[in-house]
Amino acid sequence: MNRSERGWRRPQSYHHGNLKEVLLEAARKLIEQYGPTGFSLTEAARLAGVSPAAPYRHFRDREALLAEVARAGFERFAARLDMAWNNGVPTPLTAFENLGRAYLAFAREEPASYTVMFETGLRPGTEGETIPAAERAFDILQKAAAALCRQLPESERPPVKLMSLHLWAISHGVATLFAQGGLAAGKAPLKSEEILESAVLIYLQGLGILPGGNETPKSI
Amino acid sequence: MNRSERGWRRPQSYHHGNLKEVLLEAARKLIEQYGPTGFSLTEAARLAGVSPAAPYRHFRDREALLAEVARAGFERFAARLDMAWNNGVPTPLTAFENLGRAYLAFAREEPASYTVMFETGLRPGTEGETIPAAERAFDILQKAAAALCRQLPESERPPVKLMSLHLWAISHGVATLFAQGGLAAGKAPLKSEEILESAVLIYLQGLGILPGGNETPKSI
DNA sequence: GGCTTGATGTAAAAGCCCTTCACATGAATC
DNA sequence: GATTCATGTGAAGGGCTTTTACATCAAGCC
Repeated sequence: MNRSERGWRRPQSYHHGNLKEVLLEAARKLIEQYGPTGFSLTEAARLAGVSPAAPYRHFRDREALLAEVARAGFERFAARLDMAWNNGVPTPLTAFENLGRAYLAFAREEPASYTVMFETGLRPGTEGETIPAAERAFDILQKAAAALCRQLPESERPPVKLMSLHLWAISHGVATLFAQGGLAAGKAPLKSEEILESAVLIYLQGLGILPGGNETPKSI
Repeated sequence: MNRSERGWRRPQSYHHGNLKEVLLEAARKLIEQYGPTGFSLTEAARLAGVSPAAPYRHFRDREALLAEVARAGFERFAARLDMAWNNGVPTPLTAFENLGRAYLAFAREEPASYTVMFETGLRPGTEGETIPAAERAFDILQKAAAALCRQLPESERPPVKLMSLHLWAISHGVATLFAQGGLAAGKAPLKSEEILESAVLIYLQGLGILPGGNETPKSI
């Protein structure tokens, strides 16, 4: 039974007790507000109420903290995609739509995480690293693509891996350009969800997974 | 007739004469090497052989220099896309393929420019600004989309604007994920050009602009 | 030519940030 | 109760950004 489990407020304790998590949260908040360039270790420490040197007990340097923001972000990202996909229930197609919406929702609700996760320029020298949660996230996409493919006769199925890359690229493109405060966020006449959904619709028609490959979709 | 027009090497002149351009070039080089975060005004000045204060005669601050890198980048980007599209000659389809390749080529050859142009987090507070060259670049895409649409009977044509957004998102997604040193640059089994081309192929089949909407493309 | 003027570069300094090092604190263990 | 180890502090070095007063030079004007 530790102290915070009852209402007991620790008065100015020397040791913070939860600094690592608090720093990560502060980092996300600061990045969201000032951009990844504006984020400063010192200010994160200030928000957490500790000295500028304290973060170095938990992260090798500023970049390591950013990398951890990315890693934790991928963790939540994968969990969220998994939840949305829900093993293809009730149908692969509706589950897949949920997946797309979950992707955009994450990018919009955690712009700081998404930015640090995918903007390569921010964490140079991270090229070789492989983040397990990121692999898991992609695997979910791949499982979804495979499930959709199974609706086609075996001879007509596209390579699942390539199909996943396509869908990932579309989702990522829409997320960065239209869902976050991107270049064209205001310029587009539609919500990013509608853009993604219509693009995927057309793409799946092109594969023959959805009917109507030769007509304009009426609903756009 | 100024001095540099003959082979005359200005020895240690007090005034640089071409500082603005040299600083922009240095910035691109540094960003390419160390990422946008690693770029420092002071070091760009060092590369140009001037004092750390000199850049402030040409740019309001560090961010303004980055904004100019982006603006000039869009300028070259638009020029390059325009050249590749070549007014739809010889055929809209082949011209469109050239357009896609030009898009990826730019992202790969000028990664620093592309990053600063599209990574929103790097220049916060730039949301409202409208960059003419960026509009021109998008217009080219839109013209290309319109030309492709014209191959369809009028009643089956999709909304051109939406179609352009789709194509932009796909291109941008592929460029950032697979063409630059992105997350999955090594993971993908194919070159980014092949990924983009196959995705667009399927997408156009979905619209009925290309035949084969209900079969697996054999060539992938 | 000599003077003025404006553009462009310098030097110095203030302020912030990152990072390290020696030291302080306190919770847990023996 | 003493020790130990993780965690936080304070101070300091070095780099970056930005400002300010001053230096240099090209161009125009008499």
